[in-house]
Amino acid sequence: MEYNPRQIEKKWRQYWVENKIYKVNNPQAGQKEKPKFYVLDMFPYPSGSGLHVGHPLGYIASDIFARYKRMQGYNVLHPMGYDAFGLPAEQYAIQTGVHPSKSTADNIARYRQQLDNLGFSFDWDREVNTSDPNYYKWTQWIFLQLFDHYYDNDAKKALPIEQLEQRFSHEGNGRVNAATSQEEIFSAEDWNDFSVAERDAVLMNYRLAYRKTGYVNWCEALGTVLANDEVKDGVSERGGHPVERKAMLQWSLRITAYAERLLGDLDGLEWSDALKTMQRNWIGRSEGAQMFFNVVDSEQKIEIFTTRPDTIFGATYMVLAPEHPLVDELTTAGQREKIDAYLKYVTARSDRERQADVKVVTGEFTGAYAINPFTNKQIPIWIGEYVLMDYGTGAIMAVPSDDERDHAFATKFELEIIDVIDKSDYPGAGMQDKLGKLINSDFLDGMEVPDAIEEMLKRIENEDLGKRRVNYRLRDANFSRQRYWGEPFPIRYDADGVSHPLTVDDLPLELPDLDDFKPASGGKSPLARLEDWMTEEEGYLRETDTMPGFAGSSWYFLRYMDADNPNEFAAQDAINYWRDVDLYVGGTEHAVGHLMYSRMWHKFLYDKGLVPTVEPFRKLINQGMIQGVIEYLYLMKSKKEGFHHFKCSRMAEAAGDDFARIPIHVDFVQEYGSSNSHLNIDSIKKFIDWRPDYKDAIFECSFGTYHRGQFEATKEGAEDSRLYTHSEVGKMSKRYHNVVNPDDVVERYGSDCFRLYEMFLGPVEQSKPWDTKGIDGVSKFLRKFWGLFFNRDGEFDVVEEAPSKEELKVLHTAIKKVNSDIERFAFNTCVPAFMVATNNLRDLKCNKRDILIELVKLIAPFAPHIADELWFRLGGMDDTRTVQDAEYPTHNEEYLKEDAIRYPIAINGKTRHFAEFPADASKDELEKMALQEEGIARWIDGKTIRKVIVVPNRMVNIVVG
RNA sequence: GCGGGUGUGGCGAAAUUGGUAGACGCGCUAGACUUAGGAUCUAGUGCCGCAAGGCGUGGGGGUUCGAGUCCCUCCACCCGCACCA
Repeated sequence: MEYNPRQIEKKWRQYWVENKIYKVNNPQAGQKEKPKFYVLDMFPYPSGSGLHVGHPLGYIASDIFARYKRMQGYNVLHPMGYDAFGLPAEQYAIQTGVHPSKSTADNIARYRQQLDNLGFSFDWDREVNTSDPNYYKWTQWIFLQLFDHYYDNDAKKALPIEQLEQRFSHEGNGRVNAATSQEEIFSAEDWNDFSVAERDAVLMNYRLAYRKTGYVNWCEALGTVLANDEVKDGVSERGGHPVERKAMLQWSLRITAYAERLLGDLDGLEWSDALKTMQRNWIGRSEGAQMFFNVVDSEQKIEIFTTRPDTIFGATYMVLAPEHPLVDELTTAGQREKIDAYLKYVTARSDRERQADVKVVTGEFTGAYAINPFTNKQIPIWIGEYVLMDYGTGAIMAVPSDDERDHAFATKFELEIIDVIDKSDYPGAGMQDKLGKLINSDFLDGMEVPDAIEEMLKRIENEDLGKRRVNYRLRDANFSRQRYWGEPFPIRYDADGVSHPLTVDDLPLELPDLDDFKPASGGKSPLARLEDWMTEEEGYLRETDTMPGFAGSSWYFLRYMDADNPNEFAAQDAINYWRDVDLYVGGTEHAVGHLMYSRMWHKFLYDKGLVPTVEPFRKLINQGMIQGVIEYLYLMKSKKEGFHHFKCSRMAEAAGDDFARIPIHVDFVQEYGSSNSHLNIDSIKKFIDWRPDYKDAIFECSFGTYHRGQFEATKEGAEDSRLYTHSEVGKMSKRYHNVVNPDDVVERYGSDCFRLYEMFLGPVEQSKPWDTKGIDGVSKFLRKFWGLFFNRDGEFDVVEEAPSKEELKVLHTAIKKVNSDIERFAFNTCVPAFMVATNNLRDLKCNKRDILIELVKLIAPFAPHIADELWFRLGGMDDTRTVQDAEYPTHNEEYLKEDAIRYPIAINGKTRHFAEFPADASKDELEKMALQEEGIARWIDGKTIRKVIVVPNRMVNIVVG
């Protein structure tokens, strides 16, 4: 019988489903517990373009590992679900009117079909969908828990907010050491006198989920708030309208409370160094001093943070962020006009814009002066956009001699520069290098920088000018989105604006139905248009914002442990059994977002005693991206008479900014011109067929013009005119028209082949362009493998005969290699191990059951369909329903022993000869035999043998001189 | 700029602790079987050279009997962060 993957794969997939082969059970009380292993994939966002060949790379690797662990006797949790809330579905709804729940459900159905097509061993009974009310009920519940807790820095954990209220009523907040944005100190009496609204405002400054004024990208023209992704070069990506920063009341998560733990616990994780570094940089811990500068003729003090307190004698001015609350008060009448103009300029600039041109130095003098606490000199207070409101305190002491940005600023505005660090002992040291000797600094003179920093910190604390402080780059996470397709907040506000949480019994607060998904006036969430829904009895108003995408994905790995539980987010028994994710596989794009938020939520739940582990993901593998080839057509951007005006050009001309790069379909290039070459004028017509949005464009070639179906030649030989295309390797995405659907590959080669091929391409962590060049080799291998079990007439022909030593050696070599490679996640090298074994057994004409049945087990995690087909034909084993129930083979070193070893003999390190010596020969014997080999005579004759190095089982090296 | 990573045949890549560089596959060459081949099989295939031999893991230098692997230095590319006080 021919190997027919289409037939057998369908059959076995059906068999697996019907017999619930991959169902995983949580242990029942009193039942003997198998050791657990949790293999998790980052769940996908079900996008409209479906799964492409890049998605399965990680899924295949994790599936192999899950199957391998299962065959080793572990109870393996290997679930899958969908991160189903998100912006694309909402945008699609605005454009087409299709309800996000409908399009999401359709996409999920399609994803499911595509996933099923690849033979994964997911337990679909545990499927999770973040947009399902039964799921987001618990997302809302966790949010309420965060709302009801604060972070106590002394206890180093989250504690109930009631405890804080108790303390406030007994002792005020002076001695409370908590993560907070509360600045004012109050006494117990104050607290007890506060109104409900005042108390609420104070508590908000402590809650882990809290509301504060935050800034959003506001686009007036579109009447909507934009995500960072939707803003490009300071204007909206759609339409190119101006975008500005707008203050809005937003929910936030106090992730900064966990900064220290998020940083510290990184050490114990088996993550790549690259990823850990990314997280460390994101958290951005720096040590320094928090200080206060007095303002001349004012009660106000300016709070700053500095990592270089040693340079304070060089602090000749101060800079506040334009948004700093003191700016208005400090500005003098004389400077008012200039400051206002500057502020106007700044608000017109988006975050991105401000970050994009960092080289431009801008600022304005407030007219006010502060006093340098150590020199007692008056120093001017400026504002400047290079100081960011949300980093540190939003104000700095500027030391132009030892900070490049301060230096640039001082130079531009002609401010005083005093050198305070002598770096002459450290040639090549830069301004920020913390190296050198202090000068012009009074009592610090002559000290080395690190000592000076320490000395200064002591003085600052002793003289009560400030204190040591650790600062983080990490910011609290904005948790509000002015969107429809997300989890509604289980919060309502009373007439005073005080937040009231819903009770668990009220959950889930379901997302109401809607038919118009455009934002409500003022950029509010579309939900704000549902007045009935928004307005509650007794004058309560519901929150109309929804939660961001990362809400649902921050805890989904826990839901899989007990996916259908209606009473808890997951039962404690289940959580204590599964504990944490042993292996997490996913892309680097979530390195700081999802992975940071999940870790925070997990730590919070740990503080509450709801999960037993400090970290959720023990080991993490980042699969590389499978890229596609992107074909671009280069067209001139300018418009003529309102039409797109294209000049057909050569590469050199196309390099400028005036040219648009329009991604076009790979097939288009293949049909009408090859990649990296030119397209002829026929292709312009084809291009218009394919992109009707360019039908009115003007195409100007060197010998004529093509416009609206007319070609007007100005010279002979117009057919030769050309367009320039260029190809690049990049992301596989709908917008680049280069998506390769795995279904097509599976249809042609089978999913076993697809799985093996994706692994064979190279290390999982590595990114690589999709290329089907080598897939025939894998397909050929599977046919050869199949052929081991069949005779020339195509009949199944396996014999019960004792295997030979050679056959056993081939088998056990493969078993050893595959086992060790799986353990180190080197699936790419497992495939060649199968190929070598197959080729060798073919040469040996081996069709013995004892050998082949082991090989079937060995390949089962990689190619589960063919493995089950052959397992069944071999008669399997009595108590197995599938090869997946069999025990994974382990090798026996006995079979790998050799009688003789072929030694390379090198002269001066260069291999010159080979000789077979007995495997058990001693070093001395090897040396003697090697020197007697005829083949090396010509290399050592007439030379002195200085040394002979013998490495048993490896090689012999003769050093001559 | 800072941080992380990668660099090996025509191509994807292997080489787990310093010990035969290029496993395995693609491609290519020749041959066999074929009406035919985009099927299958056999042999060959790092580069230069008729050969002996020489040269080869981004460039240069070093340690070592021996370096793709360790150290120094330079270069190129990719990813992440980026006015972080």
